[in-house]
Amino acid sequence: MDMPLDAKTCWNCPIKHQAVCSRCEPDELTQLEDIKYYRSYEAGQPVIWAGDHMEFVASVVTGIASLSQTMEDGRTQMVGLLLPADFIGRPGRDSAPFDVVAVSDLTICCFRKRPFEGLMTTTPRIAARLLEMTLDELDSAREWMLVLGRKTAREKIASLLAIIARRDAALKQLSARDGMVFELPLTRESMADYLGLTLETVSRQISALRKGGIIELDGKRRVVVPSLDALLAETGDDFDESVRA
Amino acid sequence: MDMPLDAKTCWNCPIKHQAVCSRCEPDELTQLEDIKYYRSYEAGQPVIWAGDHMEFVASVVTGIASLSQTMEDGRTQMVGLLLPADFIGRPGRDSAPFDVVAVSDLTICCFRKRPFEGLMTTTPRIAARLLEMTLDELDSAREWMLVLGRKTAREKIASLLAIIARRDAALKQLSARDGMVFELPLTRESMADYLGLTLETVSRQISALRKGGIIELDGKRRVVVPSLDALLAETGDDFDESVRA
DNA sequence: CGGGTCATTGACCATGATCAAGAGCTGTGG
DNA sequence: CCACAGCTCTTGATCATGGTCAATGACCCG
Repeated sequence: MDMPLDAKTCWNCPIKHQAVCSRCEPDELTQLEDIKYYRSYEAGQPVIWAGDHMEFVASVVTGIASLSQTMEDGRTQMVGLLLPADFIGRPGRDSAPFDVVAVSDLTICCFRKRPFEGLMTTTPRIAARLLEMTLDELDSAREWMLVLGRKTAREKIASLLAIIARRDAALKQLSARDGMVFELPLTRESMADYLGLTLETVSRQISALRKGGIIELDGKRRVVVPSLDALLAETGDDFDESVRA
Repeated sequence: MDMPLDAKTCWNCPIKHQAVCSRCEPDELTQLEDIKYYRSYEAGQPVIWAGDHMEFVASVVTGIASLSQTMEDGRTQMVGLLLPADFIGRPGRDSAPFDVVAVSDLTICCFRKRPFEGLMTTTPRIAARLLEMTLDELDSAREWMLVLGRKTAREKIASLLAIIARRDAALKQLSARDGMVFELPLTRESMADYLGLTLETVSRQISALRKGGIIELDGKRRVVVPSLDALLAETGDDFDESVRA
């Protein structure tokens, strides 16, 4: 759960090239060092409940968290997956709009909110990077709305697999390719919550893709993609668009 | 289609208190005046196609536009409704990610992209306001994901009506209340595209709400809400949450 | 009056939800 | 070392919600 000591400085931070602080000059990083602290969570633990008062904003350093909403009767919808470098919280707002839950073991780098808001006004690099990240998030959220509103169960599963495959390839500094293997970071239930399906439908559609030769399974979580084109064809997306993304 | 002449200055602009320029000082507005121009569109006309090169960013001044995505086979999903003061385009990106279409007659205030990007770096007020607006948009998009992923057709319709009712009340500087009347700015088909339904289902559910006494219809587009609580109860949302929003 | 657009309604069907049983895996304790 | 509890996941049977196809209605404007 603890990171090695040398990872606890901005200098050695694994997300220093992508996070909200990635544009900072050394002296700005020093200022950030003064107001930051790390927190770790085990898989399944809540990080924030919707409505909670937030005394910090944070970056995901390692692990995955989910952003989700739950209705009174228990229906829940995941509205975002937070991966390393993603930002949690928002300057200028006091309470959290959504639940944040650690999906895997998770470490986040927290900045005390008031001082961070101060830095935002004095350090345009931070504000500019946050704007850029927020605009990207907004585009992703809108792309996901097409998945939720218009795709079939099979297309939804294929879309999720394609996204995880691409992200995983990027993380390993490789390009996604035929024969690639990756691990599903989510349970069937989390996938269902992300896709607006039930866990039974998720299970059935994964079996269907396996029977159709689109994917192979090694255990419940390890996925092999014999043909990336075949998988992308199942997403329902325009082919050019998928490759471009 | 043309605005009265006196509306074409920032000083008399109807959205000067909400738009991306709302925090600007007079001299900053003068700089914006130099790089801005208006465009008008009739209901139904396209403003931008996904993939188009964008030489401007813009604010909606009057009217409504939709932001949407279409799949090869014609399925389309609206991913946002752009109301007066909402921002179109993004600094730092060249091509449009989604289609923008005028839903009603529409006037937008365009800023040439390059000079606007320059102003963003020299005028922190603009960048700060854009960040705030973008964070709000992101929250709304995520709230809508719950509607798309988890609500029933009836709840979706009730949610849309509740949103339009609230927005309409806000526009008229009133609070939403029992007996209120408003106009639907969307066709049944646009509502379907927004809600991830077919137009037949939209029509049926509106009829069902009418038969259930939740709403009354005056023609196809004018809606009366006898009891706001009754409407909110149909959205499936937590009551407190709905009132708070 | 006729043509066009937008909306409503009906009949039928398919997709995915629900309910239920059981398989596979892991960790714990006798 | 095995038995069992507690998971997650799979699969089957049935049902309901919303989609599809089709006909008709309401309204507007030439």
